[in-house]
Amino acid sequence: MGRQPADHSGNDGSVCQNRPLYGIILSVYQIRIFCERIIRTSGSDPRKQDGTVMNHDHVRTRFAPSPTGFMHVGNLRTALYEYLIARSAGGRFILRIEDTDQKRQVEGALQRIFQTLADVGLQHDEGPDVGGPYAPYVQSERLSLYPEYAQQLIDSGHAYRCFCSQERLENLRREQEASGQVGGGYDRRCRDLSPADIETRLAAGTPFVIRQKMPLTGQTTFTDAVFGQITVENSELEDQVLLKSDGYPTYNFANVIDDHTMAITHVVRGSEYLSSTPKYNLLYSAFGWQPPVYVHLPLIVGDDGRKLSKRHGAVSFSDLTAEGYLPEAIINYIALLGWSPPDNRELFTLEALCEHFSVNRISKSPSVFDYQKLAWFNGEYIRQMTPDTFLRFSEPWFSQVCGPLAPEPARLLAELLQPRVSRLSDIPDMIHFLAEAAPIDPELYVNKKSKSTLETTRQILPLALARLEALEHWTRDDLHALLTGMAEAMSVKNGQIMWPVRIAIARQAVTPGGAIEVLLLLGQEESLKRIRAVCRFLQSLPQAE
RNA sequence: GGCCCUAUAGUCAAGCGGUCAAGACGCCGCCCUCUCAAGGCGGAAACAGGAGUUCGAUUCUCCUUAGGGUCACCA
Repeated sequence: MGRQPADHSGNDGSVCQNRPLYGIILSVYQIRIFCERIIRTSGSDPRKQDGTVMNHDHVRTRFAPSPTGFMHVGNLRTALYEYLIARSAGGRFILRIEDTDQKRQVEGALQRIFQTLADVGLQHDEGPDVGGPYAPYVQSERLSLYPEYAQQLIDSGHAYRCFCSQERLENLRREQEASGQVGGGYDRRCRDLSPADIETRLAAGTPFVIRQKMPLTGQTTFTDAVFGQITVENSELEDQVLLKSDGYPTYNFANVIDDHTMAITHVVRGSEYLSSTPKYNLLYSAFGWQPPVYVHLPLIVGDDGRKLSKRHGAVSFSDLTAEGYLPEAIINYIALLGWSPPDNRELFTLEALCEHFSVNRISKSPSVFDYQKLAWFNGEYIRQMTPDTFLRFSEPWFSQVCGPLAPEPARLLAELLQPRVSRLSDIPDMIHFLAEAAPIDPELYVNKKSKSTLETTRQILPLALARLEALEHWTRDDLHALLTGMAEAMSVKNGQIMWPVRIAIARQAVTPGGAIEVLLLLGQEESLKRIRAVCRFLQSLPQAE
């Protein structure tokens, strides 16, 4: 038990000398890798009866995004589950940046990743910004590692140099397509080159990649923590590229090396990796390493059943927050996309998730991202806020319509909005009428439930106007007394008074708050102005019989 | 197309041989009510199809069908 420091690299900084190609990209790293000895239960099923993951003391998961400047909710959910698996087992959550594709670098992407994780509260224990015992945590800074391991594989007969040009590969693919077969894969021409052949090409400086030598027969089986046992024929496996001609590792290779050297115990990722996992396992066994526990997650799809992408709407964390969704709501919602608790609970803080999460309740079937349900969660979180908190969150949204408000009206507005808002971004539309009076629409004064008609309005509104003009204190209580007093005096329902007044000042059927609230928000001057305009308008109308 | 995976209401989902097949979102209705919300109550709505195993299949097995994923010097 416990940690056993072990020098895994054997790297004395001289690796590059015999291989000029790598010399360019290598700086001298003295890497000492401490590897935890991972003790596993003997059974092939990594799940325990109670659904907890094993190795409570040593669980290490990693989130390994590539810096594309875009945090897809699918990735975010993966990060979340990785975090939860680690935390619920008292383990560690690591952030690693996978930037081996030089063509896809995006400026500021790293910051975006840090910020997003911070916003949602997924705090990592090790990573490029916080360091850790397995540094560096950025693949482009670990470049010296990969050729070393690739060479090891060549030496042991599990990999080979492939000198085929990209052109030849393209032609090959085109021919395969022409003959009707899709995805025929590399034809393994360089798999059995003679040593002399290889020497000649190396001497000539022919660029090469290093490919994994897949077994031609037999089958490979692995057990996934959610999908169970999966077996594929080795003949289906392509001799995939491990090291590109520029000396960079492919994702597939770097992943295995990094996960192992960083002592990652649980590899959590989307199910799109399911079919390439056997290749990973073959790599592990080629090195003689213990493969990690695999936890493949069902896909998050759009309402058309395909992988969620931009054409489905807002799919990145920043898109979602820009639309007024709260980080807590997003986390809560995506936690439930593909996982469910044993009871019917739906509202979970991150902390609660840590407590209740278990990998054996992760489902296998893909789930549709439902914006309506997200909005419901968002509304729940909004309603849970204290009035002050909600005021702070909503103020920027309503002041963009109303301008800066005095404390009292701002508090009132927030109070009215809080139970009615599901996304903060809905606020401007809801209160636009406060800033600008819409044209008068006589039809709006007709409402059956309030027993309001054009005729009653024509009678009542001028009366109400007169009284409101005379009102000394424009307060909730006085307005209420005035309006309900009128109804009582006239022996009509409150609605028959309230309706025309509210419509006259709001000019729309639906408003947050009733007549009194809208009167308060608008203030005496503006309210009277709008009512007068309506009275004038009604008088200009031809009298009904 | 090969390989892999998946299949309970529109959506998320519980179920792990015997249930009137939960719950939530959404939808509809009622209550509350000065509109709309919020809140309360109620309603409609599902085991893809076919064989087999079994006294008994939503549940186990097989086939079919339908969806999805994957087949790069991308991650």
